[in-house]
Amino acid sequence: MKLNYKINLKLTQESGQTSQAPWKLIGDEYCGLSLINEIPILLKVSQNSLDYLETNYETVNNNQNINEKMICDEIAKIYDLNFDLNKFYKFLSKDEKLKPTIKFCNGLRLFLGQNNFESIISSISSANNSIIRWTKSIDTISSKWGKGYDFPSGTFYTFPIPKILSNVYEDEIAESEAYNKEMIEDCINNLKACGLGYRASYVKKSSEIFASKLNPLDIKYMKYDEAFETLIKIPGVGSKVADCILLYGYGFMEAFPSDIWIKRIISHLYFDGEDIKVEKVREFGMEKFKKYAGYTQLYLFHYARKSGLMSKLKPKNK
DNA sequence: CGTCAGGTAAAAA
DNA sequence: TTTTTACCTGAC
Repeated sequence: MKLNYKINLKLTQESGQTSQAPWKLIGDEYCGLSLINEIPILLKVSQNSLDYLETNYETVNNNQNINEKMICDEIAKIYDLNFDLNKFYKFLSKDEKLKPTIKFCNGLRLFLGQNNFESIISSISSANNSIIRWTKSIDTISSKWGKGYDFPSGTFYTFPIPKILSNVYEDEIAESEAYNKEMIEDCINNLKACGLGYRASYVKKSSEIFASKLNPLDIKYMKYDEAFETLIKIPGVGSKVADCILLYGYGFMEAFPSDIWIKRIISHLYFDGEDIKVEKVREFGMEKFKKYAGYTQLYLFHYARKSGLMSKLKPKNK
């Protein structure tokens, strides 16, 4: 099937958005598991031209209760295909500081998480961490405690639901005590063994909250402010992680995730290099870019990476 | 071997 | 209230 939308798939996949790990690349197709009406589907996407996507899919045991429209709708949702890029580029063009981002990020779109709980845990895991490490942790969690489905292209796993994850031991000590194991090295069925480091306790505690008193779906129906205030009460979630969850996990376009890099970029572009607080950067971005705040953050970050601005702004030998 | 990675929470000022 | 500091871990 062909989807006629402007997008750069590779750029979008590899842009390191924190709501989910990039899909598995098999040949020239990015493959990701999705549940459509509870039916497990392996979505396969590739592209030869920036003007359209080529999509295909696989089912378990040749399930027939799925049609092409459902697949296209799902792909459109995940890659935010109905967002009007040309209109956004007009917006960027009006600001001389933002204009250069277009040619570096042409076709870059949001890669929206399909599973809210996964987006939350992914973003928590990404804090003060490298992309390669948090994505590996998330993949490990899925393969250990998620549900596996066998497709012709291989086995893919869902991300475990809060109740399951909340019952996983935090580290090898908790696990060894529970099972009275002699060899502590044998304890690999715990969160810390997934390479989460000190974030393991955040994942454990937040899973317990989402397993008991807060449904991840509730966040979706809140206004931005309420959703933000709710999220920052979760262990391991500060303002940056909360905004990543809201933007990349739920599609709150007005969020402006502000981290050290966005701070450096905004400071360089709009405040003459002055050392401004991250909180102020966040307010500035939301106020100035409004409904385009999220996309602008995404574009600024990639522009900085690709244009060499990032290495220029990086403080040397401290 | 130190340093660093798209921060957060807890301690200290 | 605002500013430091410790923190898992594996790649470089």
